[in-house]
Amino acid sequence: MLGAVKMEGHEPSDWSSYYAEPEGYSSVSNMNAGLGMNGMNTYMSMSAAAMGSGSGNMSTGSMNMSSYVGAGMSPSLAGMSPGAGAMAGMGGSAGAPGVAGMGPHLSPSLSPLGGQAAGAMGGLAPYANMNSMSPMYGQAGLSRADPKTYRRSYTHAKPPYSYISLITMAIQQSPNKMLTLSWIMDLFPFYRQNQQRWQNSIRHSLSFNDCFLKVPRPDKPGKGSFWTLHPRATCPRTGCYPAPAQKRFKCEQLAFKGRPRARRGGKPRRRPAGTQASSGSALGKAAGAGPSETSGGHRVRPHFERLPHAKDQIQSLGSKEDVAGHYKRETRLLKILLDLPHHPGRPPEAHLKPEHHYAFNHPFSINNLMSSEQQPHKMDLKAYEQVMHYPGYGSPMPGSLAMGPVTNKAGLDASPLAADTSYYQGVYSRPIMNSS
DNA sequence: TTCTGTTTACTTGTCC
DNA sequence: GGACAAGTAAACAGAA
Repeated sequence: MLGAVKMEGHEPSDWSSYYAEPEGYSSVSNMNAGLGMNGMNTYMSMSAAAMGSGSGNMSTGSMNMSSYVGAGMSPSLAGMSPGAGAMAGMGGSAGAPGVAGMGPHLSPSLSPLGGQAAGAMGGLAPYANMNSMSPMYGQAGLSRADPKTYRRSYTHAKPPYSYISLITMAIQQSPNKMLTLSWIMDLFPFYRQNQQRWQNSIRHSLSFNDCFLKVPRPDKPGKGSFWTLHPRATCPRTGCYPAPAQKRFKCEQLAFKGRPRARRGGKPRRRPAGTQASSGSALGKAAGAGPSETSGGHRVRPHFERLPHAKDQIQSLGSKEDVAGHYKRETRLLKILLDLPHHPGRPPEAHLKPEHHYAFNHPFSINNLMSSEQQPHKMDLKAYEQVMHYPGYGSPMPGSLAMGPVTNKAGLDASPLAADTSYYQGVYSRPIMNSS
């Protein structure tokens, strides 16, 4: 569905408009396509500015408003009374004005399913048109415009991000800031190859990294849980994921020392002869995070579900290193590729200035990496309905958090952050994607 | 049986 | 070269 919407909005003839610009980096709307982790916020900010004030920076052409609407922004707005708040909360600055301002521009022609789907997709939907700028899922072909340039489709090239970053981006770009595993996996066309391998890696990353929290789904317990970001796993100043130049996020209080655990699984100690371990990270890795418990390079993380009393020892999460761990080289990459609107050192309004445009349509921008073919069959509308009627969902009440505990990382409910329900009001108030 | 989540083992690349 | 992060493989458990 969305794919169709997207393609409708970008017939081949439309492509020239994107590639007409020398580097495709000149319009303000391009900036919105940036990989900014506050992309939605940025987008909404821009929308508000464009439509509310009629800023000269944002002509209709530069905004490509019809494409945005066609890609599903409209339905996502139409069905998002709670979501508006969520969107406002995503970055803190835009939200409602943008929504209100966009109202008159909404397309009435979308089918109900489209509305549902796009609503469920929420934050991803606005980027769909960007995805369409590269040959879909990587036909691995070259750009129509110039085969010699970087515009070659990189959708099947391995993204220069770590799994943590990719997952983080996917979650952050989602309307409720949480996604099921399968959705995360669907977002990146590259990983449609070698599925077994990288799915395992994704699972490993989700389980292993403290910055990801598992949220049980009430509608289908036992099915794939939602994964969200630890609210503290952000740059405390910018609210961006990943936090620039921060150490790896970990809940230090959760790090038990020396407590034996029952073996649940794990690879046997000996690898069969002749097999070769896979290659390691392609990305630069961090400069020394402090000493940590490691096992084969991995920090040993306690299995809290088996240590219920561990909760008692958790008074607070993340004291001084309560930020996502993303590292020097990767951070440099992200700084280039992301258009972090509120990046430290950049005035908050800087993203409104046209010179900040380097993120547009970069081959490895999240918009090109992420699939917009969100596979409507994945949209479990029943689940959507159920969830929307679930007492915990759709409710702006702080009690919405009670829908289910965050079971991972010793439960976020043990955190003082649990009191900060504003984070969850958005999280729990939006449609849900099915996990399978 | 399949999916999901957790854990361990191991390799590789990067940084200090 | 050591420490560390990331990526991968694989075993295992639980639920549907």
